Formats: sequence, C-alpha cells, structure tokens
Amino acid sequence: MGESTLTEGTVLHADLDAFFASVEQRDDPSLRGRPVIVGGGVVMAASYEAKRAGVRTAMGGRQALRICSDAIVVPPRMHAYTQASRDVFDVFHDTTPMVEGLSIDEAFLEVGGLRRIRGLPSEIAAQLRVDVMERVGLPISVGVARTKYLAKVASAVSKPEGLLVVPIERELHFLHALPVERLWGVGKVTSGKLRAARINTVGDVAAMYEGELVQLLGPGSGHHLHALAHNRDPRPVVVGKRRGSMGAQHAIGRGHHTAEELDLTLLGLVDRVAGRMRTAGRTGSTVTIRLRFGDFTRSTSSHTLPRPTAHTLTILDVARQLLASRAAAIAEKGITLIGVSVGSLDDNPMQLALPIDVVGGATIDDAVDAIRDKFGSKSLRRAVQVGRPDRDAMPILPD
DNA sequence: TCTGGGGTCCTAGGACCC
DNA sequence: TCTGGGGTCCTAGGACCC
Repeated sequence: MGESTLTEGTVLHADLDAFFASVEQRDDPSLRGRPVIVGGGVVMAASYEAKRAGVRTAMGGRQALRICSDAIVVPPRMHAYTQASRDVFDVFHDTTPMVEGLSIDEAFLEVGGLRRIRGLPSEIAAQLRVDVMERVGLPISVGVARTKYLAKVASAVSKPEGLLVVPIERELHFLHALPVERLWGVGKVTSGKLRAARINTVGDVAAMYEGELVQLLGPGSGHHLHALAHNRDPRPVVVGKRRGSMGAQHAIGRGHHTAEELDLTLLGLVDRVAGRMRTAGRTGSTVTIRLRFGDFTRSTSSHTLPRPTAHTLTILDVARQLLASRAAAIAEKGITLIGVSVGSLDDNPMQLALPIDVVGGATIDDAVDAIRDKFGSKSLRRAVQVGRPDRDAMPILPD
C-alpha cells in the first residue's frame, strides 16, 4: 500500500537563493539579469549572475570587481531583508505549523502530518516554491529528505531555483558521493585535516572507524561527523527556538582611532543591542566584547552580571570596562572591529507583569530588591524583570 | 584575497560547592 | 595533613554557519 509514498522523507529545508541580492533585484528592476554584489569591503551576497563569474560570499570587494568588472555593487539594506524574511516565514507558517528557523533566509519545515490536507512532501515543497515566488517575489530552493541534515544538503545541491527529493532508498548513495566539505560542521580547518589524511568524500568518512575520526578531530567533531556520514541525524524539527544572544558589531578602518572615537562606536553598538533586546522583551546577563586587531587576530572578553538586564547604561558600563582591559593590545596592534553581544538571554521568562510601582523603587533593580525581600524567590526576581507588560509602560528603563 | 554583520556550538581550565 | 569524586558556573578561544 502506498509503496511509492513510503520513499519520501517528511523534512523540508527551504533556503532562499542569493537572498540579499535577490531582494535587491526584486526591488530594482534595472538590476535584474545583471551581476549584483551586496556589500562593500566584502561581498555579503552575490546574485547568480555574479556567482557565475566566480564571485563568492565573503570575498574581498576589490577582488570581486576584478573578476566581475561589470558587477553592480549596492550597499546592504538590512531592514528590507528583515522584512522580506518575515514575509517568507509567513508563507512557511501558512504551509505547516512545524517551522524551525535557522537563519534569516532558511528554515526546516516538518510536513509529515499534512498528507491528507496538503499531499506528499514533494508536492508541498513544489507548492511552497510557487507560493514564495507569488507572494514575496523571491526564488527559493527546497530539499526534501528523511533527516534535517540530508534535507539541507539536498536544497544546497539543488540551487538555484531547485527542488530535490532524496528518496529514503537512495540516501547513502546520494550522501557518500559528496565531498567532505558538504558535511555540516566541516569548514576550512577540519577539511584541511581530512584532506591531508586522504579523506575526500563523505563515503570515505563513513568507511572509517569512529575512533579514528575522534583521534583525528577530537571527540566533538569526530562523533558528530561519523553520525552524519552514516545519515544518523535524529534531531526533530523544533518549533519556538529562541536565540541565546544578541549582538552588534562594526568594522572600522585600519587607521588610528582615538579613545573617544572607540567609545562612541561602543556606545552606538550597545544602544542598538539594548534597544533590540527591549523590543524583543528579553534580558541577558553576559556581556561580551569582540575585538579584531590591526593584524586581524581576534580576542573576546566577557563579564557576567549578577542579574540579567536590558538597560543600556548598565551594559555600556561593563562594555567600557572590558574595552579598557584590552587597551594595551589596541595601542600596540591597532583595531579594526568592535563588537558587543549580550548572552545568557532569558528564553522562557514567566510573564508575570507585576506593576513595578506596586512595590516602589526608582529603578528596576530597586523594584527587584523590594520584591525579593517580600517574596524571597529567585524566579520571581527574574520574572519581574522580563515580565513588563509593554514598552510604553516602561518608565523604569529610561531609553 | 585583504577581509561584514550577524549568530551557534565545543573545549578547557579554574573557582567554588558539596 | 592530605586527600576523593562530582557538579555548576565563569571566562577565553576557536571553528563553523549564513
């Protein structure tokens, strides 16, 4: 019964093609059919016309123009991409409630329970491509397989404007022919180690003993890649994942930067991050600054606050101290990038929404202290901080 | 080649607690 | 005086992803 249907997995991986560049071509008809590069210093996205000429994401802008001299370079419009992403995710959610976002331009969709109302996974995938094009005007590729990992590989292989179904009977055949770089988690370093050991394909990895792989790459990577090479990926599609950190960063030129300039940059970054946190109704407690020096080496330093916050000045104070702690290295090597992020975000706050003025206190910390004294509960303390009813009723966070 | 702006996960040592 | 084993949290760094 239904023999042909048994061969389809139920996980879709949907991935927009050349996302930023496609949005630019959609919004400006004069860019259609032409090589488009989004970015400046480096290529953030390249249209397929530019990719055909050899332009790649993360390539230096100058080099990109050397190999594709007729490319049109446009500055990124992050707000337009964010909105386009929302529109596309609306289409995803109209397809199935089981959507797991991975990044701004890709998601997993579990469609196993939809056969009676929407048909086979491959049919749902084909319709999804049509819907995204009709409703948002963007090209998208979709992979269909039994596991998340394989669905992701399938969408990548199918690009651009592709649809690829990996039947369950053909899984290993498909997988083992791929180069090791297709394994999720194999980047430049790991690829170098594997290739040096004459391990070139996913099939080569699968033929190894797990212990050998662990010897070569360490326990984390070793176990992970061994499992993937055998198509063992039991992770389900998870709905409602929330991010664990929020950050902002800014690349600055190689020249000399005064302490005042750096502080102003830091202030801008903190303001952006804290504002986004408050808009999202989240607080966090670990402040990290990330630096890239004149020689492009990097460092991070972090500090964990006793209580989570989304307060600009509290975060700024910590960020300033962290930056000051690296002053010597900055003076010696120069600095080319500053980043700030706040982690350990509360991801399941109790939405208590206790009015702060009930307990009094000029600041949220005062209020929290008052509540703790009254209730003595750690969870209450945390919940009160994130349980604000809405932004407008928030005089205690003066931003 | 001369380098954006987001993120995730893993490792490893030390502090601290029981 | 010298000594376990186990756990959590913090910090720093690194690899990787889009």
